[in-house]
Amino acid sequence: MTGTGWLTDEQQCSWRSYLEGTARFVDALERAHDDGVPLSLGEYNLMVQLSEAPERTLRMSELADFLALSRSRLTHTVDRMERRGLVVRRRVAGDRRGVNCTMTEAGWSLLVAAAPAHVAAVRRYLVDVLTPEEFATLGRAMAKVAVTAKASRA
Amino acid sequence: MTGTGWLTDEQQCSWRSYLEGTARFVDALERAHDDGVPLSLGEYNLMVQLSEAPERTLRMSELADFLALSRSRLTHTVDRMERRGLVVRRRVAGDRRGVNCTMTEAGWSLLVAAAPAHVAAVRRYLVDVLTPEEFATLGRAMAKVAVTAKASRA
DNA sequence: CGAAGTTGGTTGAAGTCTCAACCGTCGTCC
DNA sequence: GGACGACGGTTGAGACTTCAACCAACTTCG
Repeated sequence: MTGTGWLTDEQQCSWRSYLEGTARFVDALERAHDDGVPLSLGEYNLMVQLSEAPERTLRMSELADFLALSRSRLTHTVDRMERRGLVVRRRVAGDRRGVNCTMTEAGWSLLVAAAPAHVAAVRRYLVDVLTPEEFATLGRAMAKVAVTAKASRA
Repeated sequence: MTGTGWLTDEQQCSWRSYLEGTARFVDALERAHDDGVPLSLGEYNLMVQLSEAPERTLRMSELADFLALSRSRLTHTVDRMERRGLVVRRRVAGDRRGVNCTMTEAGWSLLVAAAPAHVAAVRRYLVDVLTPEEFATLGRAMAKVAVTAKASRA
């Protein structure tokens, strides 16, 4: 009921739980990555997007949009990953401003190597902790949040 | 049902929504802070913890634990906030290793100034987007996640 | 055509975070 | 009492992010 002012005690409590839960969850996930393959959580997510795109290729701007990253942050991140041989950049045909980012074979191998530990961590810290209904509700809820937040982007 | 291997399509979908939702949500929240008072989201949360503690004072280690921050990150953050006059550090009586962090009057004023926009953003991008049941479930779910992730801390 | 505005992406400096090493206390156990 | 290990916190260098300025290529429109 889109009230104003502060939150009720119950809302307050849910909100705090959300804050703490997400903080500790990403923390746990990041630790899981450090303990394994050399691919940070952010890099992993980037690779996943690429892996699902045709030709394992995406324009920088699309990548930035999908991952909700600033263009500049993406530029720097891809710089580092390119130096490590995980991706390559190529000019886009037809629009000389555009740049495509393509996953290399080495990148693919690393992604494959990193996946099991990643999935295991997601299960362990999120999926398996919740009932199927809770997890489904969580997904639906955050999907709505995503739409709203994205729409409000200046 | 603590399965192994990859996620089902439905789980996969929930997971992606969660990822995108949280990313865009914190992004929106941070933008809301930038557009207002000079207090980042992280600093705001730190101030909230202090504001609720007796004497508006907490030990560095407690603060770090509550906020799920590394000790070193907290040290740096408090350094900067102390320079701005928002908090002060004082030795703790009885344990010469300990350091207390106390919110100053100026810090309190800034927190009060920042609160309305913060709450409004939380409402706008999270609370009001969900049904009360969804929000409650979200809270319960993330509370469980928080407990699990915290427990797994090496 | 060509000026003005928009889009796609990069740059570099300043700000923030991480990681490992470190210092001074505290607690324990002999 | 005095090792020895754990605890609480800081340090500094390197890695990562942000922010604003920038460039080049498109687009729109007179």
